[in-house]
Parts: sequence; structure tokens; C-alpha cells
Amino acid sequence: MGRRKIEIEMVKDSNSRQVTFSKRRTGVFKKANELATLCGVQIAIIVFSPGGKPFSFGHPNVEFVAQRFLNRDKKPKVSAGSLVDSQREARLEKLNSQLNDILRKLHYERKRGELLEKAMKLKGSEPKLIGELNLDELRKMKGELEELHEKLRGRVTEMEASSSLLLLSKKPTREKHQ
Amino acid sequence: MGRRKIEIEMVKDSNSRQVTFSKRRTGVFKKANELATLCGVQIAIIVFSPGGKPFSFGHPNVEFVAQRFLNRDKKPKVSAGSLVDSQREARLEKLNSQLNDILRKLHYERKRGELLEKAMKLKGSEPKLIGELNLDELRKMKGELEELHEKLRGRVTEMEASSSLLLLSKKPTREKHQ
DNA sequence: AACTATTTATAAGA
DNA sequence: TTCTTATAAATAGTT
Repeated sequence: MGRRKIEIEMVKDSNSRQVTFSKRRTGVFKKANELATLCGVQIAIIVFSPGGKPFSFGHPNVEFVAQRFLNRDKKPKVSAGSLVDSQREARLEKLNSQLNDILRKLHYERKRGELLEKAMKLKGSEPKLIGELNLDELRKMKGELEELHEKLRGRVTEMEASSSLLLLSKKPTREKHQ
Repeated sequence: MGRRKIEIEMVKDSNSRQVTFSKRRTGVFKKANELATLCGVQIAIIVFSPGGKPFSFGHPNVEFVAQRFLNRDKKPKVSAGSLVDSQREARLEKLNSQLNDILRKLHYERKRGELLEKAMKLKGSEPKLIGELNLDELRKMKGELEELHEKLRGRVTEMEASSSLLLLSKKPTREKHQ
């Protein structure tokens, strides 16, 4: 986005990397702040510099957002007893349920993959199918591949959101950074 | 950044606000991903939409970054709570670990399925493409597929490593009753 | 979801 | 680190 286009891959020179980090961290935090303000939403960011120093940004603050994230599907408990105990039980139940659900989906996807592969082989076995792909098709395919890869991270994140919560919920904290 | 400059203040119209949120959330996550890749650093973002739905992004994943952040000034604990507590922690961690593992596999399978499907469509779509083999183009395509696969594989490995580190670094901790 | 006119972010350079 | 500036990228308003 500057004098030249750069590839999004690890900057090799250590000094340049630190410079890039500083500039872009500022950029990301600024964008996050704008998002929070424009849309009236809560957001939290935690990032470690190449040197391992933690930076964070939160609107209204990291703790608050993290707590909301944690508590998003908890039911208010009134009883005395051990709140922690019941929360743990709930977490376990939820994890178990998620696990089973995911396992079913995994099984389904594997089957589907197998079937598709077989179908592919059938098609591919015809010598004639190895054909001249025109440039348009190739470009399209390339674009789709890139798009897929782009989407990958988001998907992973979505699916992991729930489990990450459980880990987060284990400790209260403090923060102050940036 | 568009047709007009806007003030950074809450967007009044609810629908526009949701649209702005979607666009900018994508932008922030993309920037975060670029930062992580360019600088080889860890970052995590949690944000709630105007409708209250949670979104998150993490490199390598939210829980890992969060743990690193939360543990950054913790001292090793010697004593612990009851046996029951630690048993529960163990169960919880094991489940979490399993869940993450399965999620990775599921994600991989889904991606694979999508790719196969796309390849199928390409092959099946244009009969007249079936002709002479253009080696250059085929090689290019093969290369891209391999690259994608490599990236997927790297991602999985990375996450597995993080997962292990996470488990190693964790200490059973007591939650505070609030 | 797509499309562009503009505004922003930022890579290099100082 | 901070500033400058040429260019790449993000996105506001529109379709």
C-alpha cells in the first residue's frame, strides 16, 4: 500500500519487520477503534510484537469484551453452593455435545470427500479429459483457490470461537497496554 | 474511504450500521491477518456485531493468544485445589484438545471437499475444452493446488503445535467466586 | 453482492 | 522514530 506492492509473507529483515509491525499495529488499532465507534460495538485486540511485547486495544476495554465473550451463553445462577462447579459441569456438557456434533459432521465430510474423489477418478481416467484449458478457466480456478484460502482463516476462527471461550474463562485478569 | 469522507461517529441508520459493520469487520480481520503473517506475530480479536453476535479472529487462534496474554506475568503455582477440581480440569482440557483436533480435521475435509467439487465443475463444464494438453497450464494449476495444500498442511501443523504448547503452559487454576 | 469514486493506509525513502 | 509521498488498498455510496 505504499510505494510498492508487497507479498503478504514474513518480512525477512528483522528491522524492517519491527517497523512494519509498528506501522501496521497502529493501523489495525485505528481501524478497530473506527469500527467500534461507527457501529457502537465492543471489540478487543491482543497482539504480541516480534520481540514478544504484548499490546492490546479494547473498546471499552479488553476485560469487558472478553467477559462478555465468556458469558455469552451462560445462564444467570442464583443458588449459593458452588457456582464454579456448575459452570464447569455446564462447560463439560457443552464440550461433549459439541464434540459429538462435530464428529458426525467430520464423518459426513469424509464420506463426501471419498465419493467426490471417486467421481473425479472416473472422469479423469479418460485421456481426452486432459485437455487444453483456456486461460479464462485457469484464471477462474486460480481466483477460486485464492478465495478459498482467504476464507480459510475466518472459518477456522468461527469454529474455534466456542472452545477458546472455555479456556479464557479460567482466569480473571488485569490489563493495561498500548 | 469511499465516495465520501465520513465522520467517525455512530452510524445512525440501523441497516447502514450493520452493513458498515460487516464491511469493516472483514477489513480489520484482513489487516490483522496481514500483520500476523508479515511480522510472524500472534494476534487475537473478539468483536460483537450490533446485533450482539460474537466474531473472532486469531493467529494462530484466539485461545492461544489469550492464554499467552493472561499468563504473561503469572508465577508458577505449587499447591492446588481439591482432587475433584484437578480431575475436572483434566477432563476439560482433554475435551478441549479433542475438540480442537477434530475441528481441524473437519475443516480440512470441508476444504478438500470444496476443492474437489470445484475441480469437478471445471472438468464437467466445458466439453469443448477437452482437447490437446497444454503442459504449461496444467503444471501451473498443479502447482497452485499443491501450494494450497501446503498452506493447509502448514496451518494444521501450526495449530497442533500451539495446542501442545498451550496444554504444557497451563496450570490448574482456581476461579474466583464473584 | 458488485461496482467505482474517493479516501486511507502504508512501503520506501529521508 | 517521525515525516513525506507515491501507490496500493479499503470502503461509502450506489446499483
